Amino acid sequence: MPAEERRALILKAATRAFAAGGYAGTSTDVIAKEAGVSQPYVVRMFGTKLDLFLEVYGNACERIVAAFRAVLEEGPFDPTSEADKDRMAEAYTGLLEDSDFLHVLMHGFSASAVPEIGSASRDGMGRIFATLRDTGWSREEVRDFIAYGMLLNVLLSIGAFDGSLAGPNDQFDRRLGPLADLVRACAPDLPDAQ
Amino acid sequence: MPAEERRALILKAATRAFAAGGYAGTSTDVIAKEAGVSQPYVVRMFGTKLDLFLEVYGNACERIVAAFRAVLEEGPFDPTSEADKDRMAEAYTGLLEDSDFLHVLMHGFSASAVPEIGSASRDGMGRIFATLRDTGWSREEVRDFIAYGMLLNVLLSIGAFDGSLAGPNDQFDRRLGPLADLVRACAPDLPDAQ
DNA sequence: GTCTATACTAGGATAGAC
DNA sequence: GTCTATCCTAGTATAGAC
Repeated sequence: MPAEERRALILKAATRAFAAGGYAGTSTDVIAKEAGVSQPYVVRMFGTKLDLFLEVYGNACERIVAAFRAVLEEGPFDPTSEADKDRMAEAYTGLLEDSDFLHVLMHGFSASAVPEIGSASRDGMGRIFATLRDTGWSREEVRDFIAYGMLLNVLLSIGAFDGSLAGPNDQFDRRLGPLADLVRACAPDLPDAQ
Repeated sequence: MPAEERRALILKAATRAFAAGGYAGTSTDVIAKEAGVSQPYVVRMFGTKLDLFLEVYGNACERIVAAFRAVLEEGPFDPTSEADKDRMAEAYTGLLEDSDFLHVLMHGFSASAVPEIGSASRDGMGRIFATLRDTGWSREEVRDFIAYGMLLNVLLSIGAFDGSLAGPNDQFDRRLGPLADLVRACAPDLPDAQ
């Protein structure tokens, strides 16, 4: 297999693995197993685990920014329009479908004590903010949009959506307790528990 | 030293250490060094690293919930009053001063792939939500309050406030780039950069 | 109640074969 | 381009002394 293709394969595996376990909690070995290659090969190809994480993290930020930018580029965007705001919100909701990137984003945030990851986190968050500013929204509007996004990210991280967005689930309230109410406030379309 | 006092000492050290490094990223050894005891003693006293983390995490949630509850208990709370909302917001801002608990909260969220930590996270978030519901706010109002809190937590995690809330800093914009604008949107009292 | 010594495993990284 | 073998460090946990 050509190196470039293999590289993409490993990056995808690493994204999945880091999304689940975070930076410190994921070994290069599970990444290798996920990709179906040997552990030394992963290290060989990316230098160090940190280098690999930074690349995965950069991709995740890029992907998130791209989702927002796509909305801006698909036509005129009116900052005072509720419909356009909904379009932007849907771009975000779309990311929840393939949620590895959002998980990685959150893991980057919490691994910010590692200096290189901290820099990348601040840079990534700054780029997301700057991109949303291009909507024409005030910085307070952007702040509120991001705030709501961060709540969704956190709920995603703790598994509050697991199995609950897929369809009706009569265990929903029992399983999540008081959290079920918060999840419903965030996802009004959620079918009611039995 | 009596065991109970020593226990509290180690818990405090563990809180500081986990706040910085997270669950997977913090060794029982650095906790021991922080507390000034031997590593085996830490393990001996708490069973496993996971047990210790869960105790630290439980305390953090407890502390956060207590801060909100204190506002409710210090007098009548009017859910329609902006002043009372500010009091609740200030309870949160107070937590930012001694931010270890919030850091630990975030680390618990992102370590939720560990089943016991996931359960504790959902439980903690549920309790925070339930406590804020006791204000009389609608679940949407509570959701928005929490959303804004989560944004602040994330900014705290990535170090966006480091050195910037302490006073004027002419490096502020250069250091944080586009993020500086987001931080200002969140902390309007922040002195302007030179 | 607290330590030292230590067992044991996991994990990142390197060397070198094919 | 990819593997096996291996080194070395770090880290959790246990045993047992004081």
